[in-house]
Order: sequence, then C-alpha cells, then structure tokens
Amino acid sequence: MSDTKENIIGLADELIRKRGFNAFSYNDIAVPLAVRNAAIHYYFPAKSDLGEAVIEVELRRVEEYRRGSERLTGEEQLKLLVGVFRRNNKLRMICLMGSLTPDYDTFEVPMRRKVKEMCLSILDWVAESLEKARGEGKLQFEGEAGDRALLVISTLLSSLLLSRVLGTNIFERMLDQLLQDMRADWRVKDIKL
Amino acid sequence: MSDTKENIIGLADELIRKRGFNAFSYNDIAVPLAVRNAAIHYYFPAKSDLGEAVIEVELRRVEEYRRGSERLTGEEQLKLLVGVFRRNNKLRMICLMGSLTPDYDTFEVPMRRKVKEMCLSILDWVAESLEKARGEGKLQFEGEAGDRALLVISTLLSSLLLSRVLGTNIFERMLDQLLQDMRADWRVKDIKL
DNA sequence: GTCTATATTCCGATAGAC
DNA sequence: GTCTATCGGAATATAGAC
Repeated sequence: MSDTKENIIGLADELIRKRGFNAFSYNDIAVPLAVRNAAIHYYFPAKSDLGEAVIEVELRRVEEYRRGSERLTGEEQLKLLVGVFRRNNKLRMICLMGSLTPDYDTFEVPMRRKVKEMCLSILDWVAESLEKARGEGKLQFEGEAGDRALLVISTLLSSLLLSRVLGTNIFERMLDQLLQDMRADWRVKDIKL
Repeated sequence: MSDTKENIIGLADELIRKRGFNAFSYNDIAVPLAVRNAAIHYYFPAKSDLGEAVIEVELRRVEEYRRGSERLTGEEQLKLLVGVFRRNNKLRMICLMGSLTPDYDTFEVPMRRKVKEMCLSILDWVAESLEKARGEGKLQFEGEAGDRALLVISTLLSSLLLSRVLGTNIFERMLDQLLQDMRADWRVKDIKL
C-alpha cells in the first residue's frame, strides 16, 4: 500500500476518534498531508470508502492483537486490552465503536455492515479473553462470557467518552470498579505502559 | 414559550439522538415543521444556541424526574431510570450523553460547559438513587455511589449504542447483567411500561 | 414572528492536464 | 499518482419586507 494511502487512512482514523466521521472533511486530511483533496478522492472516491477503509484497518488490528496474544494468559490479554484504551484516553481519542455507533444511522448500508462486523469482532475477542481468564481462576463472573464482554466493552467505551468531558481520571475510576466487580487482583495502574 | 420554539427544540432533540448534532441541518427541522430556516434562526441565531437549548431542556427534565421521584424508594427511582432508557431504545434513540460526548471537541466552549453540566447532573441523580437503594437493602455494591453511578450510566449509554447496531435485545442482556451484579431482585422485563 | 431572498462558505466529487 | 480547476449542492447565517 502506498505511503499516501496509508497516511490518509491513519489521519482519517485519528479524525474520526477526535471529531467524528461527519465532522471531518477531506480538507482536514489534505492540508496536514500537503496534498490536494483530489488525491484523496483518487484512493477513496467517496467519503464512505474512506470510512470503510479505516474500519478495515481496525479489523486487521484486532486480528493481529488476537493472533499476537494467543499464547498469553487471559489475564494478560485483558491487560493488553485495557492498556490500548488507556493509551487512547491519554491522547483524548475515543474508540471507533464509541465514535461510529452514535452516527450509525447516517451511514450507507455497506459502511454500517463494516461497523457491525467490527463490533462483533472486538466483542468476540474480549469474550474469549474473559472466558480464558475465568478458566485460569484469575477472574470471576457469572453468566456467559459474551454477556460479560458487553459490559467490559461498555465500560471501556464510555470511560473514554466521559473522561474527555469530566476529566482523565474517570477512566481509572471506572476501570478499577469493573476489575473489582470481576474480582481481578490487579488495577489499571498495575499495567506497564 | 411559543409553540414553534418548543417544537423546534423537540425536533432538534430527536435529531441529535437519531443522527447526531453535526449531522442534522436547519432544513431537517424546517421541512417537518413547515417553517423556513429563517424562523429557526429567529429563535436560535446560531446552531450552538439550539444545541444549548436542547441540553437546557434535558437539564430541567432531569430536575423534574428528581423532584417528582423524591418520595419513591431508591429501587423505584432506578426502575424509572431504566424505564426511560428502555423507551428510548425501542425508538432507536440514544441518550444525549451518548450522542453529544463523542462530538464534544467539535463544540464551542459554552456548549461544552452545558454538556458537562448535564453529565454531572445525571450522574448525581443516579448516585443518589443508588445510595438510597443500597440503604434500603435492595441493592449491593462496594465503594462510593458516585463511582457505581459511572458504571450504571456507562451501561445504559452503551446499551443504546450497541442495540442499534447489534439488535434491540442487547439492551436487556446488558441491563440484566448489571442488575445481577448489584444483586437486584428484579430484571428489565419486570418494569411496567 | 415568519417570510423571501440572498450572502458566504464549505463540502464532496469529477474532468482533464501533467 | 497528483495536480489545477471547477461543478453542484448544501450548510449556516443575515437583511429586509410583511
């Protein structure tokens, strides 16, 4: 993939997380990259093509995390997950789920499908990690791992939203509560950056 | 307050919940109300004025809920809260926190302040209800009610986001998990509409 | 208080040269 | 693959008549 194309996707990803899909323009990408908006249209004829590409990359990122952490314990996988969100929090960036799901009904159908696929993929990974950690005795929760994954993602997603408005410390307050609920013996500050 | 003004605010509220603040236009309000966009500008010179008015109404709504449920038990207050969200869920509408916090950094400062005020007000109400319900022995949780309120709001907010993408039943799955965690002896389906 | 009319700006998108 | 140039449309917003 060409550098320009990669840079466009990378910057679009950042803009989606910081300002939302409907709030950024081709110009917001063209100016920092010092190209004309026609160059962006060359790679992504319509804005939704760019949106889909950003999600596609995220899907691959999730797959990589998944394959790259296969040999880790469930607990380590969860620390990895929480670490990713904490890093985003420090950068005032929300996650793609938190940014794209509120605007879901304004998207064209193909992009909606991609958003849904992304949500399912992330949830699946989290559920797997939770189940694994429970099997190791490092986590306790009742019910199915898929249901618990919904609550975990919910907390991660919302903590990024609320942190920006109410202050960064909200993230740790929320995550530590969640970890306590699941009887984890570690807290956010225990994760090495 | 004039009918037109009220109708504008009401429709704007709906559009914010369904499509997001940055995705709706004055025309989306003018057409259904059969007025010209100049009429909307008469009441709300700038779009942010309209946004602030919508939040203002929500703030008063929260205050009303609060005063109107003072004599209810904490448990009944929570059922009321969950019921409000469930009704929104059925209408495919997300809450204002879920819609406005992702776009927070695109707002002008006065509107950001209002968003923050709204978040704090809702959290405060939830914390109060949780504390009350805990005192009644109808709910169990560790730590401060304020921290727990963050998790409760997080689940309500996210369930609306995810329900639209993954299916309406997500709402009940998530809320029932949350209630189970707090050892509540009721579930979503027990709430009368 | 609502209208017509319009200013202004910005957006996504495309044609065609290089 | 990137550019210049431009189109068509939509957005927010305002002036001034009624």
